[in-house]
Amino acid sequence: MSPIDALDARVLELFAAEPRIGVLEASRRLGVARGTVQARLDRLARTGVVRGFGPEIDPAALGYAVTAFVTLQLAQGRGHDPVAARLAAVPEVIEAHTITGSADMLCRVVARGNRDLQRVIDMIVAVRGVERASTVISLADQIPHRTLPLVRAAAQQP
Amino acid sequence: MSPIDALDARVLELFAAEPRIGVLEASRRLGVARGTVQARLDRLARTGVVRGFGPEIDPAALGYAVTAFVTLQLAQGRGHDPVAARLAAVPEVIEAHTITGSADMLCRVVARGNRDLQRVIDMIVAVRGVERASTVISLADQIPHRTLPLVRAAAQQP
DNA sequence: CGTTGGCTGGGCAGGTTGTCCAGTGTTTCC
DNA sequence: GGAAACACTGGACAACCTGCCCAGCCAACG
Repeated sequence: MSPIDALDARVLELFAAEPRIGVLEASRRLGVARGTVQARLDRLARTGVVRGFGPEIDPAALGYAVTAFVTLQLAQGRGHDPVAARLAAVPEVIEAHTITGSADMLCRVVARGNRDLQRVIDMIVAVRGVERASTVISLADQIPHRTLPLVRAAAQQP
Repeated sequence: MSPIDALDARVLELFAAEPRIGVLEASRRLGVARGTVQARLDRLARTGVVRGFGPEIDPAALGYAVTAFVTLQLAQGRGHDPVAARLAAVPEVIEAHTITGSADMLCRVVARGNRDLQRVIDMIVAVRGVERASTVISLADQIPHRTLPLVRAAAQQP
């Protein structure tokens, strides 16, 4: 069976839409007892489905208008972790994965503009263990990061 | 000057670390008046720096253990938006960008496993306007999505 | 058939929120 | 130089919510 049910999905949906409402108001809107909402939230947090309720920050609003994806080829035989650790020192590197395929890592980076992006890329290629970098710029965020459809899908699983 | 200052950064950092503390406790920890924290949060929300406080959902905990990046080549002359709209109908497509370079779009997708990933990719290539898809799988999330370093950097700007 | 687990509806004390206010220091602009 | 605008402080208030507890009920499970 799925790790969540329909009520979990409704709870998550509601809190995604209006995070500030609080448990009591949520229970009213969902037509269940307050304790139930509280119990569901506790469980969702305990099982790791919801990682937290931290503020979602928009890099663009901070002045980082450009998003780019950088694929890296690394020097062989030295492992990925040390490179990742050094990449983590660059604030503009917002995310990094090791990947399959001909490249070794995929990073998401932001910059204040295209000129600034050059600076960020220079910092990345200067990292020891990085052999080459190939960059594509995001022109439009056609589907902004979302997880609600997943929640709905998971809730309908047997 | 930067859109945020050092106090904004401290507020964001605190709420990122402990989202449940509330305005009053935050003001105590930061050593400022409650109204100040409230005003800062209001402004950060108004200017779009903080998009919201929604629950952060972990697809892995929902059973979607595999993350992959799919680059798409689209049929020419029909635009990106209709394709994006149809991709949005696939719950497993968590994010999509139009990009520079030889491909046209980059999608982040999740799946329950490698076999399930095949199903998701089939759904994507079945989308009208998608000519080819090339997939790389994320082996490890070396740097999980983060924005705090950016906040700190932005706060130090003149 | 008894047990377990989840939901309901309720009650309680304590803390927090939203919203005022006056006072003060700083910056900006005539 | 002075006035206005702005942000922060410290304090107050009522209303509300949270965390926590409880008893009772129901369904599923062994």
